[in-house]
Amino acid sequence: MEKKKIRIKDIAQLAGVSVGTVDRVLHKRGKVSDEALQKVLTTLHEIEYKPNLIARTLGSKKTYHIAILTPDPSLDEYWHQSFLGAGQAETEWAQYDFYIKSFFFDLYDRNSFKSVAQAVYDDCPDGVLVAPIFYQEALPFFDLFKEDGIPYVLFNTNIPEVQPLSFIGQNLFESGKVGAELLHLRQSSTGTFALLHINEDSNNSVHLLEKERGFKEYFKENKLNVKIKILDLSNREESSIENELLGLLLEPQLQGILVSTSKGSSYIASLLEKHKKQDIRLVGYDLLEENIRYLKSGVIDFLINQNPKRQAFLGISYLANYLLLKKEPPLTDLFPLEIITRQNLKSYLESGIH
Amino acid sequence: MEKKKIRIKDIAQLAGVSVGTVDRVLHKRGKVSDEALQKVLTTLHEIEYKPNLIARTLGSKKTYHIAILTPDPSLDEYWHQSFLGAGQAETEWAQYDFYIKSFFFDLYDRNSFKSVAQAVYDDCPDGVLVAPIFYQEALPFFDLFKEDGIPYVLFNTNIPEVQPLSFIGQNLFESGKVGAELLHLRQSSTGTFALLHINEDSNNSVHLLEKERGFKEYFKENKLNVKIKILDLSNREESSIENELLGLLLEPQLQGILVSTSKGSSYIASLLEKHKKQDIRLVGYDLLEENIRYLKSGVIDFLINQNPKRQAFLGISYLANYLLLKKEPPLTDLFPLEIITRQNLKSYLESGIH
DNA sequence: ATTATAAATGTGTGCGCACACATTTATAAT
DNA sequence: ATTATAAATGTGTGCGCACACATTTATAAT
Repeated sequence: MEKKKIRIKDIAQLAGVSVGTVDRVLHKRGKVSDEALQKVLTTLHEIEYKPNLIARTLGSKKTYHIAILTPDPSLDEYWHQSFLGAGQAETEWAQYDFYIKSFFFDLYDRNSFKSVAQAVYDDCPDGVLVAPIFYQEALPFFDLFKEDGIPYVLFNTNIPEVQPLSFIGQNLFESGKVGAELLHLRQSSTGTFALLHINEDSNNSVHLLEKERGFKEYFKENKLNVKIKILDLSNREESSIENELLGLLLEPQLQGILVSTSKGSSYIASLLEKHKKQDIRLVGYDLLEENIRYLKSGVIDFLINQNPKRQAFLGISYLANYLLLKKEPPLTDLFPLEIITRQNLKSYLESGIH
Repeated sequence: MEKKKIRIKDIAQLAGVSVGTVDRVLHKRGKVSDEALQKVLTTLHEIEYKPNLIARTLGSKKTYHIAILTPDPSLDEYWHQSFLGAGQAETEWAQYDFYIKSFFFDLYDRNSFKSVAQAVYDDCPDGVLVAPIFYQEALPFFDLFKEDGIPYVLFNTNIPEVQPLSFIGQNLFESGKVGAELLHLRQSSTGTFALLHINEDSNNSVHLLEKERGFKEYFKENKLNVKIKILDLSNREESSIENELLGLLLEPQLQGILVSTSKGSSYIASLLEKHKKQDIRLVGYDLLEENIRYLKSGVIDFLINQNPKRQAFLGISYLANYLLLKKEPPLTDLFPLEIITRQNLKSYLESGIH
């Protein structure tokens, strides 16, 4: 049962070389003849060598610095949650000499992203976890990181073409479908179903379009002959939003509204409440304080949880595992689309990071 | 930022003794004079010594044996999933010299539990993860383990009075409430709502009663004047179940059915399909193959996921962390009550252990 | 053939601890 | 006072690796 441990020493013996040579091969430090390289690689493969992580970290006095680049958490609850996740990861990895340094940019200012990203680069971290909100501004930095061989993990927003070590997030298309499903829920095959984009920052429009695609797809796929209303209320005055909503309420048989941004749903909820339209189903995103309040009071019916906390937590873990153990994370880790209701809310709030 | 590391050697120097003495104090091996003991304890406290866990595990050549005691997974899909979780945990902890030995008992045979539990005890494991399905039979074994100082973690079924190191599972009362909520979903405040217990083994009736309590509580709490039907179809012939169900279908405005056991819902689904009653909402438990099939085809509307895989996985992790690092797990870890629908199913199936 | 130089290979030490074992000191028995 | 014995204290080694550094071997320049 107990498999014998194979040490570097054993590998060396099997391959007929010294431990120094094996070490050079393992760490790709070069200065190894082709012949020796082949021998070592072969036995390494044959024997399925797994380094002892414990010994490795003890033997190396190396410390790792991971930078995390996200919107400023002090101004945004969603990003505050991801900040908490990173903190949790830090306490877990501190024992292996990992240090996490946070860099925050202004969610609404592309230039701030540029300068802060530059600061990250100048800091020479061993790995980077970043939420690349600004596509254009982000691109050149990944070139820099790649050049220097610094691994980077993306979360929240994906940019596949920069080939990150891993992307952590959700499938937004399917997220839109789930949103539509929750509005529909088999109860009525007629009426109007609305999707509202309320976006303070213009930069994640790609996000919202994906959700929109999924939203439409749901009704199409299920051959539901309903009326679909898509309203983009980005960068509008509150009064203007209210007017639009009042217009929407005049729709024949308005069944429900999905709000695609986490911050938007509570405002819509307040309007529904104000106009005594609580029988319209409302679905939003994420466990923000206000959202939770409206979920509890029944104005919001469902929340879809994106779990920003766990996204950041896992991002750090993936980087740490990669740096320490050369363990490759999955190319993309798409989180389950968690459905939160009044009744299961508590079980989510009380359950740490799941 | 980077705090200086204090080694045993430093403690010894500060206290004016040898490292051997410090070691004896740290591990309470005795053979230390009162005077030396005090000196060491004082400096230990002053300096807030934290042992380097990496070095500790490397220095000790100890191997750990964890026993897992569950129903036989080859006969039951639910338990098979928890078995997979344990396996996953094993590969993760193998590098720290952990060995997991599985002991399976017959889910329907109390005596088999007794004899297998005895086998676990005789095996002298360093820690035990157990699903204590049989309350009466389980009690004496926990006395034994406690006597020997062997830590045990419970999952699936809790027995608080044996004071386990940790319990991992779900809040079944709230689970019942979620079930009721999903049947109801604000759509109708009249009609009949049914809860079906279809239990092949009589031993988890406590489970089912908890869910039943939650089920009733939901309607009471929300002051819904509906008719509630509770049917216990445990240990019945299939034809007898069918008859009962046909009777239920005659109820005025039957809105939906919650089946409290993971295996029961697919049978009810087949009956609803057979009798062309697919407009009745059906909610069940867990991502069993059959359940997934009926969820996809729309006969089952919601599944509540208990995540047996992750339960076992975490159970092992808690034990390993405790044994290796003396890290205390939470007393109870109640998983979120995950709601699975047709649309978010895929995101759950594809997302490893979350 | 001889030397300088680069390439390849091998050796030794320390990371912080656990634990076996050696050594010293106190205590009891004669 | 001397010895036996127990109690207390101290020392040395290894866990598996990383990494600096020493040594050997191949290659090029004269």
